[in-house]
Amino acid sequence: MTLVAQIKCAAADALKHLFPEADIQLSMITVNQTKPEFTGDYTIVLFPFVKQLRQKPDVLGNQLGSYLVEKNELFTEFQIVSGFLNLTISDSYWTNLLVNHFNDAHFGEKPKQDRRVMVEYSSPNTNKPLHFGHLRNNFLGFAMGEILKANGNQVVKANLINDRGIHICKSMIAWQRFADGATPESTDTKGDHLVGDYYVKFNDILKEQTAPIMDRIFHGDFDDLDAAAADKAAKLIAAYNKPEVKDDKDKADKIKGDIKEIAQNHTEIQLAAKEMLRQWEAGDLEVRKLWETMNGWVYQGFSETYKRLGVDFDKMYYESETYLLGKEIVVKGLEKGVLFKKEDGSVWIDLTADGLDEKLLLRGDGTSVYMTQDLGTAVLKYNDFKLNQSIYVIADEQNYHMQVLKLILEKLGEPCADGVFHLSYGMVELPTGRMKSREGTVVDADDMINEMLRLAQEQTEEAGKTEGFTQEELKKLYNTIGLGALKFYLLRVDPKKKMIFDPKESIDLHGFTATFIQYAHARICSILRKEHVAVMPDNAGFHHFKMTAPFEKAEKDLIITLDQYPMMLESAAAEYNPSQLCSYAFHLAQLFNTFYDQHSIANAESEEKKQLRLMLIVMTAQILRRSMKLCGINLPEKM
RNA sequence: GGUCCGGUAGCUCAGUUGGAUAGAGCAUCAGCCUUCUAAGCUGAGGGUCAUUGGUUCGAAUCCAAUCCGGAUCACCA
Repeated sequence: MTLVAQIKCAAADALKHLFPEADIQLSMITVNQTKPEFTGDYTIVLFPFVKQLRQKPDVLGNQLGSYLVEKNELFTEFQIVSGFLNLTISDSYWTNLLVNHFNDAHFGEKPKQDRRVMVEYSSPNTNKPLHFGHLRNNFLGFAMGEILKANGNQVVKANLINDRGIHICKSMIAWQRFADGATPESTDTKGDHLVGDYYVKFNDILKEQTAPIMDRIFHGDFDDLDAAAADKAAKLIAAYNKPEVKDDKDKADKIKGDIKEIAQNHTEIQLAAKEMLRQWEAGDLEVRKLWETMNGWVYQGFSETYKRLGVDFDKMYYESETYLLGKEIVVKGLEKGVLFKKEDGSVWIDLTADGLDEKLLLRGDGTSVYMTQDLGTAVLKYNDFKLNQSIYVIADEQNYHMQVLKLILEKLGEPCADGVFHLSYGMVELPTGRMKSREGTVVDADDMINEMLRLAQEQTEEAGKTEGFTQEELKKLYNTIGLGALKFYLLRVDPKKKMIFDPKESIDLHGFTATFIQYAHARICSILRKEHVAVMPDNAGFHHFKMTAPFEKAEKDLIITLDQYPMMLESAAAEYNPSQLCSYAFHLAQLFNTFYDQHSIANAESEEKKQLRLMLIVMTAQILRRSMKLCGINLPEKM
């Protein structure tokens, strides 16, 4: 039981004893850490009881405080300040915590339970390299997996690779036409980047081919279009030429966009990509072979990047293998009457009663849409691992899609429905707006990693901290610092919030950063080295510890925060929010730095203080290390 | 237009069930290295918590309305 929970229980018992007729619920008791300007460790708010107990806050506080200090050895002192009961926790609680847990490698973690959770994250398309936005997804997914593990869950980290579809055909078409047989080897280019280059090339050509068609459409020439499109285009042009639309820039842009889409769909190269997709689905050998080759290049590139990022997966799903799933589920849904068929043969679900729209599940020609295959993979995942929960780490632009997915699964009575959970995160944007891979305005993931390593090296050299390291060690150190900074930067904010990243301003290595935490850890390790104490020492020399001198303020602040770690770890899992661990670790490092500045460990006033402080810093280092590790961030012993 | 999310210091963000004078970091200014790593520490300035009303002992937090920003509402994925 956490200390806060113990205080609540003690207070509830006390109130029950002091006011037998009263009905005090545990949930009415608010316990906070005491503000620094007051004496005490934790504070009970008295106001909620005033009315029911018909006591003035101060009188009530006196009764409650006296009772607690007298009857419960957890408390040694109390003070009342305007409606708040400030309690001082006995030193023995703190010293017990230290002696029992200062070298506990899994402090705050829960034993493994029979609860299976899948975290699906990363889930890239195979037509282009990973960008900055994917990094947020990868770090978030990895961290959540680790945090859930530390809370006792059995976690399967999964990656659903979107390896088929029109996007990869675009890269393939452009490669066929313009690459002249180029391979990653022949061009010395990372495979995912090579394929991505041809995706960009495709879009360049598409743009070139779209312009004249659009031009002709605006001149009333619809010869490029098929009959249906020509009809639609004519209507759009008519609407566009209305005076009230011409004056409204938003409306005009919208129509222009629709016309552009029509034009794009009738370019030669777009039609070629569509034809290639048809050939792929028909199993055309040559197309399949090229597809396999180019995907192979991309996987090679991805696996390098994943390795550098330090993320991993227990299970890979490939869309080419799962995109046909889901049809059976739809057929069953039709039989059950949950779904309905329209005249053209397309299958829909009516969600209007739930405040949503009708949603298409099978096209008129019987082919699947995105939702169909997601239904299928949801069931597949559930059957593969008997999941209690299935987490999808997906950007918030898909909130609606995920809401609909869960709802449809529920309506179909699929047992996996309950466990579906969308871990929705905000997109990473540039100061100029969203990143668009088609327009090449993305911040590339590999470039970003390189930039961070460069920054780590530059700042380490500037600070003159390279002495005593081999080249090999330095390389590792820059990696630890650079990647740590990158991960922390992306994990330190609430996942739900979108974030703006300005590439011109490089990521800082000071202040609220991983570097700050790494530095505190390195300082601790340095002290331990000089004192010949292991980073994780055994109990010998500490288990007879007896404290006679009172805590210094900085010591107390540190130990109170160490004691809160289990609560933080649980909360990070419950809220699906690794940023809580980042804030916590930073705060802990801050408290350590203050403590370090004020008190000497090696030359402590007494042997007793030295022992106390060694336990304090060992435990601090351990929790810093562990909490950051769960976020995928390593802490060096020297920097 | 419907639905959902967001608006806190110049900037980036904390602030979980309502609790004390709203906190960090960056940036600015002023101090601190002969002593365990100054990538650090101490201090100062900086706020109409978008606006208005409501609920109550008490509201950044809950409710309502309004304003602003974003996402989404495809026989795309």
